[in-house]
Amino acid sequence: MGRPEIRRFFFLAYDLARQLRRWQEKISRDEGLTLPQIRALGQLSHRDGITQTELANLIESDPMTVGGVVERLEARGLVTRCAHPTDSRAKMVAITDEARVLVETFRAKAAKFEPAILEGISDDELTTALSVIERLSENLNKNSHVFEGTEQ
Amino acid sequence: MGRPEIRRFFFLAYDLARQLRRWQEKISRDEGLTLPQIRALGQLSHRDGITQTELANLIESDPMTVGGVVERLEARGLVTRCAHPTDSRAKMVAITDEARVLVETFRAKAAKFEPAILEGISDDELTTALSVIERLSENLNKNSHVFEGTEQ
DNA sequence: TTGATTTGCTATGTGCGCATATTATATGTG
DNA sequence: CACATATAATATGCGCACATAGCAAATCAA
Repeated sequence: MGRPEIRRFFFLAYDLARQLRRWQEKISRDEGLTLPQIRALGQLSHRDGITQTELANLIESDPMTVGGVVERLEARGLVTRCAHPTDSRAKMVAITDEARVLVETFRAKAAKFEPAILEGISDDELTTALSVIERLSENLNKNSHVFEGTEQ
Repeated sequence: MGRPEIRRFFFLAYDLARQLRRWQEKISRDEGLTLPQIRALGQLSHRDGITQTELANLIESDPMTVGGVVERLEARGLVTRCAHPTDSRAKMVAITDEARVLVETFRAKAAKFEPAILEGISDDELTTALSVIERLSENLNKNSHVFEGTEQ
């Protein structure tokens, strides 16, 4: 039967993610960046030179989608791609200085609105919510292979 | 400055939503339904005949996107569209009996995997997380008009 | 009633998410 | 070495998210 409000929880979690995206895209529109682009640049900003597949894992995406994101970022000069030293299939992606500035600008703008978004939420509640989200994520990841083939 | 882990919280919330979508799409693939379609049908299943704009609000989407979703659902005979009694611009959308069965099938399958996904999470933690998500959503919604025009 | 504004839906275009399939390279095994 | 399998990236295709723009009907105001 499950817990009573769990369906509602899943529904609202998905809604929240969409609102978060809208918010973050709004404040990064001046820089012409989408959320996946910001997420990619954010990861690259403290990891120097990783493959597209590694990047895909970091932002919970997949190699194909990341391929497109990186391609657009490269076209704008926000990342560079060069050959992997030992694996000639792979490409190393690195963030440019120009993009580092954009990432910092984004983070500063986002931080400005955080108090309004977090209004009425205590540190303890936020910590609990974060922990729950982490464990749900882990459980989903751990069981992802099980969810297939429910048809008999 | 903001709270320490808040950026991480936003990041993980978005990741969780993507994993939730993957999970739900996996278990509804046998029925050939996407998550937006399931979400739309789920709302329609306990609301008899609403306009597309109302539906868009219910699933935290927008009229354009919902237009496409409803169009595909109509083509498969899962919803019907008819004229609004008093407003000749609007169209009333209603779920068909065939689709009700799919919604129930989906809910049953989803419920089957919930224990594995909720493993290690207490009722209290889940309640707190749900409440935090609701308030974040409200705050984002309330302030959405403020986030524009950060460029001076 | 006339005119202005709002509202319900649709058209078009870009980017993302992800499924399937393909190519090229890497790696493990006999 | 030859072979099978695994892996990095890409091509193609469909659906969704959402921005801008447009039309037609409803609503409000003068």
